[in-house]
Amino acid sequence: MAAKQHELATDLERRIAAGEFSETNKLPTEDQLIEQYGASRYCVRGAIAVLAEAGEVFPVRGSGVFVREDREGMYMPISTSYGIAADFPDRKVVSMVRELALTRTDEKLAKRMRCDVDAPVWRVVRLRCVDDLPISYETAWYLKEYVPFLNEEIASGSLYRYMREDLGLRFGFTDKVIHMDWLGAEAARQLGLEEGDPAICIEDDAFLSNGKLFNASYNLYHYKNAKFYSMASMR
Amino acid sequence: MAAKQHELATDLERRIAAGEFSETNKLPTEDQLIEQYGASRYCVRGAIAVLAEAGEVFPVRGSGVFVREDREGMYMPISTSYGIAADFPDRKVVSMVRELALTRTDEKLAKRMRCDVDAPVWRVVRLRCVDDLPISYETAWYLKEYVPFLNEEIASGSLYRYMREDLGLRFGFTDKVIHMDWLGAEAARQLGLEEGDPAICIEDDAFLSNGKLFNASYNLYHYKNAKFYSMASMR
DNA sequence: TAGTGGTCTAGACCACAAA
DNA sequence: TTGTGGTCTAGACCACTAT
Repeated sequence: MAAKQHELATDLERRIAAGEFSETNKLPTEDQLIEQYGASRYCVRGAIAVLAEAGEVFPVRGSGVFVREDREGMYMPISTSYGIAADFPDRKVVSMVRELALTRTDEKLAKRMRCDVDAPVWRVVRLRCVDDLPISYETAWYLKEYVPFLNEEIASGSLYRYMREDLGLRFGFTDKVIHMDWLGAEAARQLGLEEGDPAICIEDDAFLSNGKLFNASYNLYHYKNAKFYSMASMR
Repeated sequence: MAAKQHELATDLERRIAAGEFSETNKLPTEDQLIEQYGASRYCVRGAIAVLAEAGEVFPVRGSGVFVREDREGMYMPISTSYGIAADFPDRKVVSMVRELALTRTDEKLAKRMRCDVDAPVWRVVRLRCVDDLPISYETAWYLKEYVPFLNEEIASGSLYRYMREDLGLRFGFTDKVIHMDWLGAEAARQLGLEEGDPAICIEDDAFLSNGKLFNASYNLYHYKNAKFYSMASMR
């Protein structure tokens, strides 16, 4: 059972997508939404905050809550993401598993993953494509403590959906570090590029809602096919 | 006069930095903070939300609000930023103005900036350095409508501080698009790299709190010296 | 079971935009 | 001046953690 704010947010999203507010480009006022949904102002404002954080609307004090223009083109969100599959619900997302093994952490990985050396981890290497374009070559580790079982079929789909819906994991937050890197021979071959080509690299540490790290990954992005966006409030 | 939540957030930040909670790595409970600051729960939770968004703490239901480990090294926030100067308060940030001219928007720029063609804009090209390392080569446009005056002295410092404190502009949000690009001759020369070297490129559109775009920029980052981080909640 | 953060309500006043 | 979103208070109950 989702929280009421999120239900409102989802419904407002639907109404925006349906073009209900396209004439004025404005949402109903908070008081009207309170009326419409029989909810408190706290809930209504929570829902608006969700949409604002997603960059779909922006509230202007004294004036109203405005719907923002659509972003054209294929961009990946750099901040919150529930996996690439969720980012492109309308596109064909394919993950090709290149490696899947249950191994143990060496010293360096254990340090990064805040766990003991020799802790069991799944190592998953995947080539990820959207609409048949190679997007990223991803090397990820999942602590077996939190992900007891994994197979190629699951890894071919959305691992995040599996962890959330089937394993019942609750996600908390992620840390990302973004920098430039160069492709090795194997990554280049997989992405259809040349060894030594540049790539945007994102190192991602993902934590559960209890603050425990469960997943670390190293992602090399295709310099042509992958673009990112980030929206942020400046208050 | 800042909002009460932000005052609390600032004070909590100070206490965290002073190591007051380093033993348990936990903030006082919400009830204790209500007591300590004589504030309502709304304020206290608002302050915690500010710190959580900045990645400094993470709240765990039923358990407490935990202080997160420090990030080591020099990283730039990819999401919210009040300018590079604010990102590195303890470092020597220098902006070298390479161009500063009052010009007019051509068709393409006008479209990007959602303004009329031939609208007056300041064009500012700067090389930005942190601790004497070249970080980025930035081409930025500021609509004269919102920034009536600019000179080299101001552009050498923090333009954002100037706009906020001296011009009284209130910032709303930014859109960023991140992708790979290659350095032209001039950008390479300025950054001390070779023409054709790769660079992370961030195109940034900045809006006032009334939703009007006032600043667009095109930023090429030094592939060695610039690293970014992004922290995000996954709820 | 006790303690802690998450959600929700009801109501008040303030700051700002637009007429 | 009116209407809008922003901040704040007081109080209630729920969901989860830790013991």
